[in-house]
Amino acid sequence: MSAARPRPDGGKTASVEGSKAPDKRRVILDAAVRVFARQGFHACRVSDIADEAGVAYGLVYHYFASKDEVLDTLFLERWNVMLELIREVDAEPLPVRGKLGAIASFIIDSYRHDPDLMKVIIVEVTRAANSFGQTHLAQIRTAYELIGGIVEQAQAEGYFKPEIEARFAAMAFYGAIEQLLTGWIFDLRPQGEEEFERAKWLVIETVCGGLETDAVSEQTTAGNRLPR
Amino acid sequence: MSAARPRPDGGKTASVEGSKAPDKRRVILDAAVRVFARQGFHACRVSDIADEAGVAYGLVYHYFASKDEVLDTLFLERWNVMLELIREVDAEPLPVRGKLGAIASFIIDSYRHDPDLMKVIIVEVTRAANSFGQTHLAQIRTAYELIGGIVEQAQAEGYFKPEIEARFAAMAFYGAIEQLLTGWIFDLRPQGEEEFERAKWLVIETVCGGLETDAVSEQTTAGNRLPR
DNA sequence: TGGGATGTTGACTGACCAGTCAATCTATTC
DNA sequence: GAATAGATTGACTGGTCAGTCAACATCCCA
Repeated sequence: MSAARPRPDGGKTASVEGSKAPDKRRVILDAAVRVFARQGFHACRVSDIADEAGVAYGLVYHYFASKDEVLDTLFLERWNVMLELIREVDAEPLPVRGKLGAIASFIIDSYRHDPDLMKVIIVEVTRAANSFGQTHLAQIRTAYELIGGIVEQAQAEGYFKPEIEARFAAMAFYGAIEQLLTGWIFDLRPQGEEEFERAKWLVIETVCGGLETDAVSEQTTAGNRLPR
Repeated sequence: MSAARPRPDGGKTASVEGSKAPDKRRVILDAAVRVFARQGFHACRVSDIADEAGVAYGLVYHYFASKDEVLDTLFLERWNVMLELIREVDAEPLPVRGKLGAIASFIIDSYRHDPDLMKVIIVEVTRAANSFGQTHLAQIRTAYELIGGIVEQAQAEGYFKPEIEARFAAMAFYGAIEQLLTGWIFDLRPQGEEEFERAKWLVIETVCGGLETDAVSEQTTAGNRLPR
């Protein structure tokens, strides 16, 4: 039994050690999420973060080397929890749909629990890997590889078609989810508890089962093998 | 017969009017693409654009009201060509796979012809709709709606499953493609002529046919209808 | 040929803001 | 209760850069 699968809220509201230490570092990090989500990383000033955290300007630099490092920390914290979850799910004896479903659920629940954080990660980091170090790329690549591994195994077991490259499938899967969150972030899609649950099912059904009805699928697949 | 479907290169290297006018506006725009792709929108200075274009600093402000407007223009130019293509493709009497395939091909060919421009659009605009006006959101929404319409029609004709919401399917489709380009942009996936062609087929096969083998698909679909 | 319109130049300015630092406060230890 | 280490403060600095503007160039039409 999976004793403690990483939770989508990552234990952010720490309650373990009794609210003894105010832990300013955490306060700053949480404030930064709100500020970045509201104003965007480039548009906000470090003083905005300090104000939002109710802390002196200089303290931000006591805990972090730079404005960038604050964003880096936010991203890495979350991404590592996700990587951990993917590894655990992968190790469990589940059917592919179960594994991919668990990953999709985790990401969607992460959004549900902290939309601001996910907004920041997607809008400011995931795409803008431009300005930031290659560290992020490595993390992102790892996720693709783990998911790719799951797909590969499903292919080996005969559940998934062998002709769709596993790495590519992983990308399509993750891309669909990220686009879904982007839709929520920019209010292009309705949100709400039911929507979130429905979305989990939709993602899996779309990626695994495809959009075509089974009747059509049989016809098409026949004359539609790899070109060349 | 579709006399002149919009081309992925959008006629950038204008040759119609004989190379009479140097058209500094165009020169600036093209230079901006290179600079934005290389350094990122926020990290580059307006003087970098002017230098790259071989033009005086002030001239940028003769043609554009602000640095933002340069990026806006780049995005809108390209996005409108895409919208135009989608509309034309939609009007043609093609099977769904043909329509979606044409759209995927267009986007992938756009990347092939001008990777820098697509990089800028995806990295600086598509996600960062944050900082920019709602104009972009409207454009993006339009694309979703057009693609959604194509899916809807396919559902009405019995080619696509009715239980996967058309708007959602459009999102998953576009998300998969955008993620693919992102993979190329950040060197997470191999590039090259064959890769581009293969990718077109892979996208369509994944989204339409799904990852599952037909045998599995039949089983799963039975006990996997909409929840509730 | 002359004069208005439009294109082109680049030095300059005013605002902005990341990051520094010396001073002050608090907790802990012996 | 003195000494040491770490936490916290916020005024200040140095550099950067978007956008302005006045001057100069070129084109076009009457």
